[in-house]
Amino acid sequence: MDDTKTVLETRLRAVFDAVETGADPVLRPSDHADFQANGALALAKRLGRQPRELAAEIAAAASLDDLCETVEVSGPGFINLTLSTSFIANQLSAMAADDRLGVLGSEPENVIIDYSSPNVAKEMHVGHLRGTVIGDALCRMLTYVGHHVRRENHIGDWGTPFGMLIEHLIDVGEEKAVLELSVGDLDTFYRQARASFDSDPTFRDRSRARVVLLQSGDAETMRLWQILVAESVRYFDEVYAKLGVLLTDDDIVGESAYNSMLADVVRDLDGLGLLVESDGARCVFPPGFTNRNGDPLPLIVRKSDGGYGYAATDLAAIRDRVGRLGATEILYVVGAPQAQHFEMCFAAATMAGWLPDGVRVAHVSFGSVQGADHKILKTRAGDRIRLVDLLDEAVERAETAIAEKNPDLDAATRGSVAKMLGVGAIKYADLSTDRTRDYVFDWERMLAFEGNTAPYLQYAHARIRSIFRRGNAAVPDPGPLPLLTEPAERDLALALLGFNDAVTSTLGSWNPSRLCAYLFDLATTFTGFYENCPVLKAPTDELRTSRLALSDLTARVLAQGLELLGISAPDQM
RNA sequence: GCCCCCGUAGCUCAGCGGAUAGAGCACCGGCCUCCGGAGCCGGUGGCGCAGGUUCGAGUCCUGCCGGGGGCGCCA
Repeated sequence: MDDTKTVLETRLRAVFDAVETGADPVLRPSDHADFQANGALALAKRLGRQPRELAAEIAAAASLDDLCETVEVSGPGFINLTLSTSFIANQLSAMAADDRLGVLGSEPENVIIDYSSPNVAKEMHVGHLRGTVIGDALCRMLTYVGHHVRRENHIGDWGTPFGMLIEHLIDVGEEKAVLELSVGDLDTFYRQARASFDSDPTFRDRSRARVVLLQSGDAETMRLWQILVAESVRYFDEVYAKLGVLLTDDDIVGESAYNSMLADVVRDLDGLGLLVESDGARCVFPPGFTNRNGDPLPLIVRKSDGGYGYAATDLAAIRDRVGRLGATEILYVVGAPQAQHFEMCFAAATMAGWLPDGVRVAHVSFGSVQGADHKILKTRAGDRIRLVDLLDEAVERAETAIAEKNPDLDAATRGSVAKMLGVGAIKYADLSTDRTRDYVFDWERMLAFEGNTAPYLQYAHARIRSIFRRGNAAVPDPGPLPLLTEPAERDLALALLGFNDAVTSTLGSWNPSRLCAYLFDLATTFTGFYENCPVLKAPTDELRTSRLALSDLTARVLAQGLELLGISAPDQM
């Protein structure tokens, strides 16, 4: 089907283009009509014409009679467009018949999306939560519009801490260590290793020697390292399953995966004359970056001790993803503090020719999760909160709330619904705030059944499904055009037709909060419809069918929208 | 000290250079012969400060104030 807003925009663009090549109609949703085109104002200014006069000319030339009921020039030169009911009804009917609910496909890109990235032998905490949830939602949407999406979980499975972790593994004993790691007590394991490293000089020496063995590929050391990795990955899988994200073992491409390419990266950079030796380290100095003294800031590729820095790994990844995997777009869903690092990496990779024209790379950064005190979320004891504990508590709280609000629900259903609500609430809280901002974590708010929350949207969906259950009504065929006589019916219809725009604009900014805002608006608009337009008790059969169709389409959009966010929508709750 | 991000209602957040800046929570006042009241209607209340660009600025630019983060061998 053709998208409603796109149809209007295309039609207007042709007329604007005839006046001045490339002129933008600036079509926006409007408070004064269904849409408004603001482009005549700027265009009139450039041409030295009267804005209202030009707007009237454009409105007439566009001949929108088949789409619009009224086209009016208003204010200083806005073109207000009110769609005709028959056009809306036709669009809605096409949307209902469309498996993709009117969401347009995109020219397929080969997208690699790098997200989650926990560290081996370290607990997953709330800091990993946001990136995992946002990255996952973007994967779902990118796939939905037709891109080839490759997920990569760039886990921290290499580097100097592994000397200490392996030595600790030896001290604890393999069996006991595996047991400790398998129950998910990664923090204790890591802390004990750290404590030994800090307090015991002998252990410290052993750790350093072990790092050398690891880097040289010593077989026994590799075997021990592999135990740490395998046990951690098993644990990550549990967390991902609980969280309900797409990531699996197949998506793991840890830092160690690039070890064999690091020497080539250095060789290539050197060959291009981009490497400069500075204090014993080999660095790229991308222009425009300075340190606190105003001196050029280095991207350290090879450390003075001969080891590779993480910049080397990130550069190797870019080179490999573009060169071998044919990525046309690479997204890094990583926290905001690493912004400068990525800017420098992208600059260096561009200098090296590893990011040719036509390949887009972006740091999709996000803000931190804060406690009520506006500091990084911690437990009362001052520890980082484990992600699993957070999820368990959310499900517990959701179950309590459901038991209170719907005591008739059987225990099994209540349990499964509690998981959908609890996990959904946490994910939605992460997704519904502009991703670049820090956000304040608040149990009460995210689990509330009012306001812009997952439970509210899930409830709106369940309530619609219950209409069909209570009324013993079948979902109507998409054939007949809906009747849109009441204002509330028309409002709902227009809201439904905005789904494509919501998904498109979310992907344009990689900001899932756009889709969240849309779904919340749709749900509240439906409530208005539901208050004003009896569905099962509609005055005529024809109207009943029409309203059932509107209700069903709303439920489908809500469920699909939540699905794109990685959130489940139960039929009852 | 330099660089980046952020300052919108009491709180948490939307606002794509366009018309009278919107929600939710909280607070106040209404609504029930209601298909799920987990509701609906109304009210109180706001763009950190000062300049500038523009026909038009919460949005763009400059400075200041406030908060967070980064700034050479951790990732």
